[in-house]
Amino acid sequence: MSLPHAILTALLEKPSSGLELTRRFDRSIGYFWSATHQQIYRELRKLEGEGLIRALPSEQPARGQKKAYEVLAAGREELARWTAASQDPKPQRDALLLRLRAAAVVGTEGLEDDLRRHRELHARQLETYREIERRDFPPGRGGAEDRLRHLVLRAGIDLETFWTQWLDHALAEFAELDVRGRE
Amino acid sequence: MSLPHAILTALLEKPSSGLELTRRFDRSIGYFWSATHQQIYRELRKLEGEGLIRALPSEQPARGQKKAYEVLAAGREELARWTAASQDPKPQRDALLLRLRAAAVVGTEGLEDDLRRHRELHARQLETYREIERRDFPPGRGGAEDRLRHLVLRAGIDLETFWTQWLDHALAEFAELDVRGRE
DNA sequence: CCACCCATGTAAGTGGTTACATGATTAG
DNA sequence: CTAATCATGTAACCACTTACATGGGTGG
Repeated sequence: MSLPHAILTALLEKPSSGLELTRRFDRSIGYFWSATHQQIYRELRKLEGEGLIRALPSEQPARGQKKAYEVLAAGREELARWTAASQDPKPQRDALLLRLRAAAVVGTEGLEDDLRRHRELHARQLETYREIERRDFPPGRGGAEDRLRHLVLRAGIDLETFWTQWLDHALAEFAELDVRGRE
Repeated sequence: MSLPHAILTALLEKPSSGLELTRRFDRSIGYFWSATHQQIYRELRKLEGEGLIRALPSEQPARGQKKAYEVLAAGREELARWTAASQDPKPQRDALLLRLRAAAVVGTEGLEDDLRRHRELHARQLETYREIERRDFPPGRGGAEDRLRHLVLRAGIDLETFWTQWLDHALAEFAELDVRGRE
């Protein structure tokens, strides 16, 4: 039950239409809560029905016409309530770790290439995050909002750093297993 | 599409009944691919229907009677195929990071307690992983299977280490924001 | 006027969660 | 005999994914 709250956050940062939201999810919020345009449109209608957001009155609401939304007071309250509410962490699900465990039983044949590919994907994401950090969070520190957003970005940077390092470690292990295997 | 493969892996490690699998998911495989007993029973029947596993012939198949399964050759092949197949990483979804970003807009009121709670949960999980490491992977290194399984465990240890450290960092930041706020 | 992109939407299917049901076995 | 627990199962629901549809505007 987090997508509506992701959308409320994005709309509070800046009122937007569905497609604008979709793009911002691709670049920013989506780094830790991804969503497709189908999900976003559905949820926007639901939030409007619940009275948490409203369409900006400006224009004609025809199909194919841009429709921007803003958050109402009830929406801001709901977001504050959700943010403060105690929530248990979701159980983990990571397919790559599962595949490695499977490989311990059925063999590592073919896995190494994909590990290498994942390493590159994580390295690229890490570089993206670092660019955002250079651009948006220069050394002289800003206000409370900036510091919180920087904290979130640091989590992304540290997570991608972890994955690239761990995958390097895994690939080194694979190389050694190969050598032993050929002996 | 990973739950069937998680089950195949677990059954190859040791043929088991549904409930035994459920318990093992709670302790081990579930650390990176969680599943409830309902999911597991449903999937076991599906895998049996597809001819990837079979019920061990021993006993009467009545309701309330234990029924153990083992993996057939076709199941092992399917697992090997899946393990080697290239797969894209799933888009991230982390509610805690989302809440922090929301807090940058609606305020941090009430969040700190839950951050502290999460920190303790991650610290506890880290301790659990470390105990497993001491018990199952003593310094003198074992064969290829053990090294792969150890690699997976290391990912768990490093991830929980990251989270505890990041949450410490976040809590320190909160403490500082509080001081500034009161000035 | 045609191809392409913008913007919003529908529909079907999958995987996971939550709540509940039921028979068998065991401890007190 | 009863309550608790073991073991398996059903059903409803919800979030997300994937594939497709449709109207409006714009450039060649």
